[in-house]
Parts: sequence; C-alpha cells; structure tokens
Amino acid sequence: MAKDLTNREENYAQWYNDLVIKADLAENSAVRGCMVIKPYGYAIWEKMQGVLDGMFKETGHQNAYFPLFIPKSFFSKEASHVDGFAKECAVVTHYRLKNDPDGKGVVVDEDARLEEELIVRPTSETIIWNTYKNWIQSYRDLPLLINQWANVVRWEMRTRLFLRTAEFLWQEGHTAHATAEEAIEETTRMLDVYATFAEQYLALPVIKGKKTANERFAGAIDTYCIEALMQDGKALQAGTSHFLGQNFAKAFDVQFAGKDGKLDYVWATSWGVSTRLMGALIMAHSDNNGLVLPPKLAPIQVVMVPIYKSEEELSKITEKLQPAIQALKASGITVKYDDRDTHRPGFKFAEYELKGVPVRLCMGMRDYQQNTIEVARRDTGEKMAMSFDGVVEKIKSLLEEIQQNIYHKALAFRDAHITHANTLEEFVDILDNKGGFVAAHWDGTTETELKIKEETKATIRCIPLHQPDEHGQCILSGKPSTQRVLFARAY
RNA sequence: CGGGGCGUAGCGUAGUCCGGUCAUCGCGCCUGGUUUGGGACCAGGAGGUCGCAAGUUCGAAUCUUGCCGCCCCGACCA
Repeated sequence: MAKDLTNREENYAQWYNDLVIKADLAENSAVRGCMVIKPYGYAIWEKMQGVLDGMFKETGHQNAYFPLFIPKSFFSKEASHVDGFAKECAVVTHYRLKNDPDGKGVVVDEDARLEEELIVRPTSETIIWNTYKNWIQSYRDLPLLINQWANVVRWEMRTRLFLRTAEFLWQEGHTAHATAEEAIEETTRMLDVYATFAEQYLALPVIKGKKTANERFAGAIDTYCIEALMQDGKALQAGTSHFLGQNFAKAFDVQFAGKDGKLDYVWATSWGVSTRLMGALIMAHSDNNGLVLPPKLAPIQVVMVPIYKSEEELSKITEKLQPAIQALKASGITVKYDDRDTHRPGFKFAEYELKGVPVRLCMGMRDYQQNTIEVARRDTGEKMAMSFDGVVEKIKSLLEEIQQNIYHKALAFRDAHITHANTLEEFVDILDNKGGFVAAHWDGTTETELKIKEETKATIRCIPLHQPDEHGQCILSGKPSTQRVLFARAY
C-alpha cells in the first residue's frame, strides 16, 4: 500500500476520504449517499456504543425500539418540525413489485399503492410521541426515560463518509417529564454526558453551548450542543440535546394527571449522537501516517510483532511473549499477536500505524537475547527499547498516558484556535488565515446572523455556557451585546 | 435543480483531439524460490462485453445521437 496520506495541508477533504478508505473504516456503497461501515470501523463504533449505553443506563435510561416507518400524517402535527425535515425525507409509496409485462426486470406494481405514504424516519420524535400518548396517564408514569439505538435516513444532497450520509446510525433519547425544570435538567444532564464522553473517551475537547434560534432543532424550545474543532480549523457539531417544551406533547396530545388531579401536558427532551462521532475522531487526531486512536476506543490497543528468520526463532519469541500477552488480556487490554509470515515487519508497522493502534511492541532475536522489547507509541511516534521485566505494568500506564496526551494535544490546538475579533475585518481575517472559532459580539438577531453567514460562510456554532458577561458591540450592526458567541466555518 | 468533469481488470490509470497489432502501465491477486529490525526481490501466471444502446464505417475504447451512473462547484444540511 502506498504511503500517500501526506496531502493533508493541500486538500484536507481528499486526505480525510483517503484515510477513511485506506484505514478500512468505511467505503461508499452502491447506493447513493449511503456508506458501508467495514468491520474495523464498526468495531470502533461498537466501543462507542458500549460506553455511551453504560452512561445512559447510569443516568436512569432504558433502551427501546420504535418503527423505521412513520405515517406521513404524523409529520404535519408539529408545524416547525415538518418544516425542518420535509426537504430530506425518503417516502415509501408502494408495497409490491411485479415482473415487467413489457420485458425483463421488475417494476413497481401500481395496484399496490399505500393508502397513506410512509416516511423513513429522519428522526423519531413523531412516532415516539404518538406512542407515549398511550404510555403516560399520570405523574406516576413520569419521568419516562427512553433511548433508542437506530438508523435514520436524511436525503442529503451532498454526502461525506461518516460526517453526512444519507443513512446513519445513532442513538436518540426521548424523555418525558412532569415539569419544565426537570426536563431542562435532563437536557443539560445529557449534554454533560456527551461532553464527558467526548473528552474522556474520544479525547476530544468540546465547548458546551446553546444554539441560536436560527440553528435550533425543528420543534425545540432550546437546542444545546457540544462543538469540537477539527485540524483544518473547521468546527463540527458532535452532539445535541434539546429541550422540547410541551410542543410535541401538545401536537400528540400527551397529558398526565398530577397529584392534584389536574391534567397537564408533559415536558420533553430529545438528545442524540451519531456515527458522525467517527468523523470527529478521525479528523481530530489523525496524521500523515494514518489514524491515531485514543486507547479507550481502539479495537486493538496493543499489537505485538515478532521478528524472526526461522521457525525456531519464532517459537522462542512466542514462548517468551505469551505470558505477557495473557497478562495484558487478563487486565482487559486487547492485544493482537501478529506472527503472520506472509508480511514482513516493515509492512506490519506501517499497517498498524495506518489503523491507529496506540502501542506496538516488537521483539526480535536481539531483544530476546538482551531481555528487552521495543515499544513504539502511535501518538508521538517515539520508539524505545525497554527491559522486558515488568512490561505489562509499563504498557498499562503507557496506554493511560497516551489517552491523556492525545486529549491534551487536541485541547492545546483547540485553545490556540479560539480567537477574539472586535471588527468584521478582523473576523474575516481570522477565518481566512487562521481558522478555528472566532469569539465575537453579536446583536442577537437572526438577521445579523444570516448576513454574517452570507458574507463569510461562518455560522454561530454556539452561545457558550459558563462564560462571563462582557459588554461590547456587534461586529456587523454595532448594536450593543452582552456576551461573545462562537463563530466558525463548520461541517 | 443550475455550472463543470468523468466512466478502460478488484483499485488507480495511458490511449480518445487525428478510427486501423492499443487494449497501456502501476498497485493488488495466484504459483514457485530467495528474503524478513521500517511498506522485499526475482521468475512465471490469472483477470477486461473499454458504462449501456443505436448509428456512421471495410473497420469504433476513439466519431455521432440517446440513455444510465459517478465526482466536483453551487443551492441544501439540527
């Protein structure tokens, strides 16, 4: 395999695409806009799923599953929701094919038209709230804390592997509460879960914030998000959590009887992260040699490569390494022992670097005789010989160190790319020449937001939570503002 | 849906203007041997309706027309 991932600076999009394909994560499928996630890529996704699912359970949620198809009429019940999704829905109109009477092949049987079209879910609020209506009668049924792992379809005009595909995998949480306060608390709780997951597992620093009215989820009162920065200076929304108020409860007539016997509409939230996180993971850490995976999400955490010239040499090395492999496995570390004789060591080194394996151990006869082992770490590229004694403990702490190092490297990059701008001129200069987030004053109007987007292609990524008030003037209109918001060009 | 480009082996490609041993090269794959501390080498081999269809011609990957598909730029995108 040719080593040609060095075009990151010239053509980031091409570099990203090449990397996804060469690292065996995913590829384009025969279906326009849909991708095939390959076993190696899926293994990473499964790890993410496992961790997230655990976090959801810890916060009191249960998993359930709702239908892929949603009757068209459900969409018209919440006006702003349909506005947001109508343009990108796949619609099922028929339920049968037949042999083409005029020739070969099959055609849609026009006699098999559905009375009501079905929409392939772009998100599940409508079908879920239609169901919740029957599940919720009294305050004793609340809160209802449900998560669904599913696929959804959004007919996007232009797609990119993992970042925007016509079909993608995700989880969507949908909760119902007796009070607005509880629902808002749930919204921020799940935002915190996402931020913790991103930082501790993806090693991806994120900024928690609130979306502007213009960027808000269709049907939400408030949309919160975590925003991350990629190495090309573009922002990526990595997760969202919505406070839906009583909008869906009213649209689907979900009322509950309180302790006082009075009926009221329930308060709702929804929140989700998707396979887009795979894109974030790739773009945040990878380099010209391939993926750099944080140890906590790497399908293979440690690879061992024996170097040998004969069968006897191999069996000696294998025998020496075997106890260490067993000990690592016993501590929950995924180890691959690659003694294939069909590939030479150099090929294997390059291959595991491409795939982002955090630690590579290598032993040849020289090491064998000196009781040493060569350790190479993926994040820094460092190689060193260390004593074979106590190797298991050393590897365990090295994995932790790598996890931390990848995070801190991304954090330093992100922090160095949050720039204040006080004039539109500065603002444009930063976007064009430096990239990253630009913290600037904004007058709070959608009109200004859209004008800035039109002129600069930058959008307001979020109004950060937890930031001090600061009085200033909007960079476009000059009107007064009480805090800076984060702008960026985004995926 | 507008503007541009492309379609030749599993992948990436040359050849198309100017029709005639042009089906080229690299990677990958298979067999045998030598190798193995950073993507091995040698020898041999398999694999292609040149996107589809019609037309022009003695002759089409090459020219004409139609269709299909893909990519890029825009529009679109919680």
